[in-house]
Amino acid sequence: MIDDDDTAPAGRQIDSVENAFNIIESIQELERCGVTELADHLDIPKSTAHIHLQTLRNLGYVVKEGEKYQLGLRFLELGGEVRHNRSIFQVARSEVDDLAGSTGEVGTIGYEENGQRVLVYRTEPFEGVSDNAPTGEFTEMHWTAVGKALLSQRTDDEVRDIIERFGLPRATENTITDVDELLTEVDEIRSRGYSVEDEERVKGVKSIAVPISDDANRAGNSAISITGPKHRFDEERIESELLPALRNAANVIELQYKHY
Amino acid sequence: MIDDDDTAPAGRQIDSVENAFNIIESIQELERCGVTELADHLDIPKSTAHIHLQTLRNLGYVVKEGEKYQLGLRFLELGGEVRHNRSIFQVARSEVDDLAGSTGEVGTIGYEENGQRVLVYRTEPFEGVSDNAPTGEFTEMHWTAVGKALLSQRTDDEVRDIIERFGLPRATENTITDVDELLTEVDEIRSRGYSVEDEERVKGVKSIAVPISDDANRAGNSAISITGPKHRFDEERIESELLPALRNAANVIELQYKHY
DNA sequence: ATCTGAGTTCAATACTATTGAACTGCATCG
DNA sequence: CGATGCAGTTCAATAGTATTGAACTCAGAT
Repeated sequence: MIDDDDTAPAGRQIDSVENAFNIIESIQELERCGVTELADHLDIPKSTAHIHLQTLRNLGYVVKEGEKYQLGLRFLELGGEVRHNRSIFQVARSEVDDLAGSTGEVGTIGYEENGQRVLVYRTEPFEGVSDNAPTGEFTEMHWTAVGKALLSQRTDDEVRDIIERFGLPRATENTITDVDELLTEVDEIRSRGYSVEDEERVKGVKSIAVPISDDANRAGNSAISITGPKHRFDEERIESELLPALRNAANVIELQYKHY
Repeated sequence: MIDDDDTAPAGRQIDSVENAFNIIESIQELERCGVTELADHLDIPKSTAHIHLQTLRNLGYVVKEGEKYQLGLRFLELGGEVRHNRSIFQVARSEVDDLAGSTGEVGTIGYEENGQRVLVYRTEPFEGVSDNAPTGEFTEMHWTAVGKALLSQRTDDEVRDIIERFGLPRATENTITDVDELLTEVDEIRSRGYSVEDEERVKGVKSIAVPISDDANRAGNSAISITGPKHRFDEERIESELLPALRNAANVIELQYKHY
């Protein structure tokens, strides 16, 4: 029997808590909003919106700036702590920093959560590269190097499940939108040990990733990557510089898990 | 009439949502936990803990890794978005990056929320400086340069209110723990336009901050700072280099608000 | 002065969050 | 190998409360 606990249980649940999080997400969407605006957005009575806002404000998770409500920075605090407690972040961070420093490209740590890729950490070798993919971002697996590396750690059935849930939306002409094509590629990644994303999500951007394997599964399902402008990522450089550096970093990380 | 809306309203509120956030905070404290562990920690029935965990898991804010529950990275995502939506972050980030680059010290952006100082952004000129104060951290005002700069934007009565709420805990022998002494210092900061923290929270660390003033109050109450080892922060350097650089950055930021 | 729109308060009701107890499954121990 | 204990899960009953529409306040616009 597979102990795959990843499918949500969906049993009985507490509606008011769900409502509260719907409200939180709506405030975030609207950035800043008033009571009526929020109520209209969610199609709920004003009084309901109001009492929820009061509750969240008492708890410090929502703040009122002038006439508008917005989410409080407590979420920033919580997010930082959540990341801090993930062992993969603790272990891999300095390696990825080094990686970025030595290659001069952006280094990232990615993680699988609920069938999507989460960008746990991102480090830039020099300043000025803008908010390309923000830390904490969730996205589909199929169009990022990290995502495909994560899929390669799963069985074909699990990959199919994930595709079923999120589909294969297209972003560029290179995006893989066919299930079988993706499964074939994932299989290749399994045998060669690394994944490449070539303008599959953003034009002009290329990326290479390797999964972090960890027998005890304390790292969860995670991967590290290097990302940069396509023109700097030719085959020659990938083979001779980027891939060895990535593999070395992955090795160091895996060793730390083994000897912990 | 003062439109100071900062005091929490504390009217009627939704208990199950409060319970949910107590559970969230407990999971964070425990890092990872089981149902019984959580129930014991909060002194609630197992069944209550269980249904809340299911709810939060369905919503994607809690994940189950192996046998243990932990907070999901959705909080990381949310935290990043919350910060991204704060105008002070948008406007001040690059200035603080430059500041850190040119002075070679750590630059930060701080914000007042619910009477405490929040570290919204932190940038390091070189690598390797460890997790001194993590992004998103909330702390009392009186023992940080940013906090004191923020207090200087408030009236004495408001400062008293804040002290009343959080007290003046001591961290080092330099920490200001006397109300009147703090009020005097805050007054000095008002007239000279910058604050200094000299080993008042952490031994060996010194810091200077200037408030960001913004007539339309679109920046909220915020401040920027430079922090570093005390031995590099002598009077001479502060006067001739650090303070001018800080003031310049603050000016640029304020101008952007004016001309927006 | 009136009207409009937003925020807030309130009382009634239907609903549901909470709870203890019972059940399951697993691992450990005798 | 059976018994025991422990963690997680399910369930039905009840007390309690989340939700709701309507009423009220207030500020600004007409």
